[in-house]
Amino acid sequence: MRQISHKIGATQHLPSKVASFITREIAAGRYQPGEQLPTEHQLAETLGVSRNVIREAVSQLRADGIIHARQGVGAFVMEPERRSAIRFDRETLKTNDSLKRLFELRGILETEAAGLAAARRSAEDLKTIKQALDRMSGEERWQDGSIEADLVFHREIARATANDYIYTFVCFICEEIRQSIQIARYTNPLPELVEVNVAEHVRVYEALEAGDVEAARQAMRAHIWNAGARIDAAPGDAGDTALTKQDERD
Amino acid sequence: MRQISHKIGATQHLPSKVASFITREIAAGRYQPGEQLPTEHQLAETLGVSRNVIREAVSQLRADGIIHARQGVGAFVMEPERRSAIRFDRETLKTNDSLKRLFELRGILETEAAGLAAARRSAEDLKTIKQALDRMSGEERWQDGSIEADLVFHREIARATANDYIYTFVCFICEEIRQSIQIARYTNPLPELVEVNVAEHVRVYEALEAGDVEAARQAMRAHIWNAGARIDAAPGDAGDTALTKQDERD
DNA sequence: ATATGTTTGGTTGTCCTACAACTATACAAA
DNA sequence: TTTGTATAGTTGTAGGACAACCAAACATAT
Repeated sequence: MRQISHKIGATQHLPSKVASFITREIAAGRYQPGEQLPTEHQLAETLGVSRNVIREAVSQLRADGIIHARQGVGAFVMEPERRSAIRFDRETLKTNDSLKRLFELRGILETEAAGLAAARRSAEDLKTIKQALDRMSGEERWQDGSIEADLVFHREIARATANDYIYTFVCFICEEIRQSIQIARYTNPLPELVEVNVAEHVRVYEALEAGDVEAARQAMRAHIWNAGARIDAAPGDAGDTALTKQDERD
Repeated sequence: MRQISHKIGATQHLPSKVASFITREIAAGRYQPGEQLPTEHQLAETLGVSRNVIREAVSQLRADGIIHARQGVGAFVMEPERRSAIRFDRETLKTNDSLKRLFELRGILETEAAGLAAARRSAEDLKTIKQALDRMSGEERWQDGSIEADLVFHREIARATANDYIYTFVCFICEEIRQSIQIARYTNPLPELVEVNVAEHVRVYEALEAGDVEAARQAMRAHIWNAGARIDAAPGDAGDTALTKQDERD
């Protein structure tokens, strides 16, 4: 066994728990933008941890642009629009509704990424993508290896755009997808939910191989749209199916 | 005066400098994925800071998914594809070439965001966007208020998509743009480089008002493409004009 | 010989105290 | 009114101490 599969709700690392707590307090409006946070001593006493733990948490919040600490004065909440990092709260944002919005973003990004990749992909890019495709078809469709190959497939297409920003964003979204898959398998081990559709991937690959920009875009859009549509089948925690009416022209 | 304009190259906060240092060491391949970092004691001694500083830095790197610390064992470098946060190194990634790639991503995202916004925008959304537009036209075109209104305009369109993920991503990119504008004005105070084109914004707004999805997409794409094209006029630091040949069909 | 329990050294996690650097405010003096 | 100064409070950094934990070597029993 390569890995011990870190327990899903591990109870460790105080600083990250504190950081998550303060972040949620801010998100809930408990502290408004511009407002001053309690001092580190007060936070330490209130939460029953040492000041070191508070400092590690505060350090992270500052790095993310969530708060702004001024020596000799205090720490202040920043406007949420001015964050300098993107990070999603894993345990909070994994309802079905939220996942569908994530897939909408994913569709936008990867559709255009596929188009760019069709125009710019090198021979090596194509080979790497093909390898991932082969690994996907080789294994059982809901096996770990197949899911991993699926993610590699999407990432390598993003890499073929020769745009590191696009690659970074797609990698990040893939990582979120991986997390939500892990949660989905944990709560509901039905394999259909994470089944990999090989045929759709083949269609994307053939378009990339042919250098057909428009075909690559359409194949990728259809693929991600289908994957997103399957989310409804899964029993998420929130029952808010309201208003997910999309407009799918183009 | 509302703000003291934080000095651009401030020499403060050791933990963030340490975090940036280690991040760059990893990015440079000095430490490979899976490899173990030096112990916190060694890092503290090597860099000449206390272990507390190291711990704050390590805490941030772990939160970003750059390293993975195991109690009793050590800290290990993770694969760059598995990062759990997006953060760009401000001082490293601000060449003209890099900015053009950022604008390519921005164009993809905001083009589709404008399309979604045209279909979904509420009356209030439209009003907020119009306010930003008015502030833009009211002031001098390279004034601070005009630039700020420009960013608000783009952010509010993203908000009108009713997709918080899209909104978060667009906010993040806007923040990067703001930083690069600040740098650009610092090194080269020519106002033309950050000039705001009101006419293009008006065209986007009118499409949103009319609910014309296709017109909104085209107007936004043209706008961002023009803004990106202006980057070449600015004297970036790196002289790598090599190979910026993009394929701009559509 | 294999399996199991134990020791040992090393690493991260947390706590504590102390002091330096810095700031806003109040107060005193010109 | 302005300017300088003292003061209390806050964040930044340092260093030591111990707890929690782990891997590997070692010892013991079956």
